[in-house]
Amino acid sequence: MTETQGRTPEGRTQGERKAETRARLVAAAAELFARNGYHAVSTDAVAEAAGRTSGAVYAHFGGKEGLLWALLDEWERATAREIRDALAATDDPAHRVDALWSTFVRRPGGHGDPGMLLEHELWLYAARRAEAAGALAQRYQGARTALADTFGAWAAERGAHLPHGADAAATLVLALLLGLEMQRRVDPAAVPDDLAVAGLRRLLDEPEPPD
Amino acid sequence: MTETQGRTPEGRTQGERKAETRARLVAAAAELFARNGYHAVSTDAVAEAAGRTSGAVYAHFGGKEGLLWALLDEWERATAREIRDALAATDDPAHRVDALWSTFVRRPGGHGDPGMLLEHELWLYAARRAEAAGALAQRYQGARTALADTFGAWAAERGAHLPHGADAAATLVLALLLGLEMQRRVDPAAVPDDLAVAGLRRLLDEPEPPD
DNA sequence: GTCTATATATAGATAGAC
DNA sequence: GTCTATCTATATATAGAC
Repeated sequence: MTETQGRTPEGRTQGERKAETRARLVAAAAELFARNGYHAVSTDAVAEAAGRTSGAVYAHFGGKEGLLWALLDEWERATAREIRDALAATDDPAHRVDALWSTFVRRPGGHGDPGMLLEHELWLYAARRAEAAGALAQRYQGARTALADTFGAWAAERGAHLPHGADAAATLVLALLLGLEMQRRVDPAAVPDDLAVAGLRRLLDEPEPPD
Repeated sequence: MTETQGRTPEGRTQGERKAETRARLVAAAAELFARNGYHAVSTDAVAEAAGRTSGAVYAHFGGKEGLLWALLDEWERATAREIRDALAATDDPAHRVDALWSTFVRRPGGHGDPGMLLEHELWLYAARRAEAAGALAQRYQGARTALADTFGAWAAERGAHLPHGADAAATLVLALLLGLEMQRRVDPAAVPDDLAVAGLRRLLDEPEPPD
């Protein structure tokens, strides 16, 4: 239990090294799975990208599939907060719907926005395995709750209320965001920003700006 | 050029057998790719399901990837007409939006509705290969055009016009349909039918029924 | 936990007979 | 066009040393 026990040659504890290995494997898998697809990426490729060997994947996650589950967990926690934070940063009522759209479209991820591809990768995986569907359902629920909180506040600020409640509005808005992104990805011209924003405003009862 | 030339032992022409082989391979691939995923399905598995051997896949499509392209072509033609026909069959203005939703949700396909999974499979494929994006873009465009025709007619019938034009409405409606289906697949309770219909009506300026 | 080495399975693809 | 047989590459996974 003392600090001198269990140290690696580099002077770090085994616990630190373990945590780092896990984090590196998850990060490598997220990028590779998103970019090339789950099935197209080998365990060796993930391990190599993380500076480890495939044995580490089995030690930490029990196999390739365990890695995908870990990814799902990771993103589940992160996404709801990410959306809420992005929306909380925009107070101007006339442009907050624009902010919602641009935040969603210009997502982080670095290499050509693999985030949305991973999202669909996970969805396909969950749609085919009943055990995974629940985990993804929680993930979507988290996103909807974060959106609903925000939309409820927007409506209250106007002294109004959403037609079918904030949760319902969140479901519809999330759906519109997902579906517009799908079309935009293969045909950007088909989904101009102003059309997307107009659609979102319509679902949210947000007034058109004076322009 | 005579009928006696090129006959198989079963008494059919080689052309007939060729066409049948192609059709069987495409049908088998559609089902297997949708159910298990493109990468998880082997060329041998497709050929076997079609009552042929893997050599036939290479003779007809040049390989596994060619099969996926053929699928894409096939569905591109079929889907636009399918949607248009389903909508044309419903004349009652009060329930046509319900018909739109239920047609979309209760799709054909047989084995647990693999159609939507194939849709996402193709999307992921196209999102990663620029050469395929154009083909998928055409597919979506066809669906949008079919929807826009219908929505334009609905609006004209009311003596009104869609807020941003029929094409824009079709884009938004298609997006909402896709996004609602995504959420519904992993969590059916999160997307009740009446919420979906209410959202669609909102995008289409269709009045709520008297109830 | 991590590594090397390896077992085992199966993938996509091709050659050549029919 | 279709078949059998086969080549080659690579996958997932494990055993055992460190």
